[in-house]
Amino acid sequence: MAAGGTGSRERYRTQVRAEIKQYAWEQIGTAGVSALSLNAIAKRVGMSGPALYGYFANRDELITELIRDAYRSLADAVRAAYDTGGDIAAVAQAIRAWALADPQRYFLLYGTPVPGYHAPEDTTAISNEVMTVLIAAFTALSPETATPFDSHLETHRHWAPDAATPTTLRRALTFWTRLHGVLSLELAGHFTGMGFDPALLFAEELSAFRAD
Amino acid sequence: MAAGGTGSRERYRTQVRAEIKQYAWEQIGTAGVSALSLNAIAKRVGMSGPALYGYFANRDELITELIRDAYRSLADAVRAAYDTGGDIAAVAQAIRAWALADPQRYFLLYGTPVPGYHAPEDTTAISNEVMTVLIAAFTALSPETATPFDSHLETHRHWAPDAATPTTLRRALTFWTRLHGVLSLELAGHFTGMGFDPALLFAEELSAFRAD
DNA sequence: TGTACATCAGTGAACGCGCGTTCACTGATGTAC
DNA sequence: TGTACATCAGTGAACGCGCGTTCACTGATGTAC
Repeated sequence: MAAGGTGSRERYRTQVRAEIKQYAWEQIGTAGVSALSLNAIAKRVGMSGPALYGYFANRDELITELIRDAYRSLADAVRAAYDTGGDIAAVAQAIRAWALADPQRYFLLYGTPVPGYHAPEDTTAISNEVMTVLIAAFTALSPETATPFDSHLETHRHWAPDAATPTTLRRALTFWTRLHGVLSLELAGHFTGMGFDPALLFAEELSAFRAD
Repeated sequence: MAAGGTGSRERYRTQVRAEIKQYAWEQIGTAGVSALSLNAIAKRVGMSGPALYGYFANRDELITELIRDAYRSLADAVRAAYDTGGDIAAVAQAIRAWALADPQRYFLLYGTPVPGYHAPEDTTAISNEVMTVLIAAFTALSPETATPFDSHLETHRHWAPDAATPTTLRRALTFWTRLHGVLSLELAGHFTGMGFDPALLFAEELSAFRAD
C-alpha cells in the first residue's frame, strides 16, 4: 500500500539527500567549503562517487542547497527568538548561538565571498527575512534622533518595507553590522590571543542598543 | 665588482620573489586563496612549476609570506594615516581605502579562517601593530564613561600596553569590530541589493566615535 | 685579460593523488494486470 | 496471489585534468687565480 502522496522511494530519496547534506556539513566544518568534495562525501555515506549525481546535479548545486538551508535555519532561529523573547537582546543572542553552533556555517553565509559565485534569487530572499525581523524588532522601540545617513536612506530604501521609518532601518542595519563585526572576529579567532571573554564584548555592543 | 653586500644574483632572487608574489596576489584577487596554484603562478611568471621551489619551500610558505606582507602593508597604512592626519577618522578611512583596494587581501587576513591553519608568531605581532595605533589614537581623545566590559578588561588586558585605560582599550576594540562589521559586509557584497551608499554607512559608524 | 672551477637558476620528466563528471550496465524495488 | 514489466538506485570503469612535489640534469653566471 502506497503512503498517501509520498511513496517509499520518494521518502528514501529525501532521506539520503539529508544524509548527504549532513556529511557535507561535517566536511565543511572540518576543512571549510573549498575542501568540500563529492567523492569524499560519497565515501562517508557509503556509496560510490557517481551515485551522488542521482541526488544533486553537481557540486555547485549541493553548495547552493547548503547555503539555502543555512539561511533558512538562521532566519527561523531569529524569527523564533523574536516571537518568544520579543526584544532585540533575545534576537542578538539567538544569532550568536546559531553562529557558535557551527562557525563554518556562519562563514558560508557571511564570510569570504567566492569570486564569481552569485547566490540564486531565492537564497537572497531568505536572507532578507532576517533583516525583516530586525526591522520589526526595532520598530517596537522608541525612535531615536535622526542622523545624516537616515536622509540618504529616505531615497535609498526600496529593499525595506514602507512602514518603517528611515531611523528604524538605519538602527536595524547598524545592529546587524555591529553584531557581525564582533561575531565574525570572534569566530575567526582574532580575539584568541587577547584573553578577554568575547561574550562580554558582544554583550557590550548589544547594550548600546538597549539604552534608548 | 660585487655591489656591497648585495650581489647581482641575490638582487635577482628578490626581484623574482617579488614577481611571484605579485602574480599570486593577482590570482587571489581573481579566484580567492583556495584557488591559488603554484603551477599557474609559474606559468604567468614564465617558468616551469618546479622552479618556484627555489624561491619558496612550498605552497604554505608562499601563503604565509603573503599574509605577512598584507599585515605589514595594512599596519603601515594605518600608522601613516595616524602620523599625518592624526585623528580616528583619518585612520578609519585609511583602513577602508586599503580594504577596497583589494578585497580578497582584506579577506585573507580577516575573512573565513582556514580550519587548521595557524599563523606564525610574527604575523600576529604585526597585526598587533594596527591595534597599537588604534589605542594611541583613542588615548588622545577625551575619556568616556566606563562600561561593565571595562572592568572585565581591567583584569584581561595582558595584550595591551599598561599606559592606556580600560576605557580606551574598549573603545579601540569596539572601533575595530564596528569598522570590520560594515566593511566586511560591504566587501562581501551583502549591501549590493539594497542600493544605499556603503561609504555613507561607514561614515555613520565612524561618526559615533567622533561625538565624544 | 684568460682560463678553470664552483655556484646556482631553471628545465623536463615523472610520481601519485584526488578531483568532477559521463556512461553503459546490473540488480533490486515497486506497479499493473 | 502470481507473474511481467517498468522504474530507478547504485556500481565500476573510464576520461581528462591540475595539483604539489622530487629528482637528476643542463647551461649560464659569477669568482678565483
